Amino acid sequence: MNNVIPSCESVHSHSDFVARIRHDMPDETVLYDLAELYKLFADSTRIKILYCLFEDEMCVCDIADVLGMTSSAISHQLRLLKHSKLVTFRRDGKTVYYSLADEHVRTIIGMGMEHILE
Amino acid sequence: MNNVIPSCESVHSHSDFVARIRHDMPDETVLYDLAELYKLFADSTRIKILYCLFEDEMCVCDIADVLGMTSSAISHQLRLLKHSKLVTFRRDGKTVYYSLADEHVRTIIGMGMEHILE
DNA sequence: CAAACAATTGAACAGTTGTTCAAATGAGAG
DNA sequence: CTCTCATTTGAACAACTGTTCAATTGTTTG
Repeated sequence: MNNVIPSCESVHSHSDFVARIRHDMPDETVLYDLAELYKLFADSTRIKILYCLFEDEMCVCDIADVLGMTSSAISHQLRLLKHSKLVTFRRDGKTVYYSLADEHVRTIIGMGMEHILE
Repeated sequence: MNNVIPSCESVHSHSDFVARIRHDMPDETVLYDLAELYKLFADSTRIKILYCLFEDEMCVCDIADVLGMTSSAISHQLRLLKHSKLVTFRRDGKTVYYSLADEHVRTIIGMGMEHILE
């Protein structure tokens, strides 16, 4: 399980340090989930959709209209956001209104925005 | 530029609302950069690398050793993190030590971690 | 100089992702 | 029921991404 790579460890004798870092690392599953979360923010279409929902709930075709894209493309992305509980929806007749699931999304995007504008 | 899609707008007359949302949307370039930033956190290998650097500066082969991957794979990822100013490095003889460029990275990952563990 | 080693680089490959297109579903109106 | 329209879905496709492999660069040591 260790020593997959014949590294500088043998020369530098960093093995204790390496073992400690490896021990302190969060579980593989947690790190995977964390990456999955960031993936959702790693596409500008999805960020635009979330920005729309910052202001108010919106139906799919209005979002599509704002972004200049097809309802199909938006619906596919909303499906991902819905699946990971970042947005919720309510149906009113033929139209489906989407909104932010909680305020956490706003904070995370605000955080990133703050970083790139510094 | 508008009306790419014959949407529900014509029926619902949401055009004013749509126009306002579109106006309030940040610039395309900003949203693109924001997505690019999140892309860096959207891979568990890169997150693991950053976690290593949370504790201390580390050389490439020790990071590779901790993650059980090749130095080449790690170096490719460090190149991306370096390019976007998330990590810096110093050379000491043959080995190159990488470290976090600033504390912002820690905050962003902490934020995401907080979200998935709630 | 040559040998050894840490790190980097480029090409190639498989795996993933976002959009499009066509078809299907769900709901109101005639 | 049929028609219309908002939305969803699945398949297909191109574009992108992460790892591997081989070759190269940079540095120290003999």
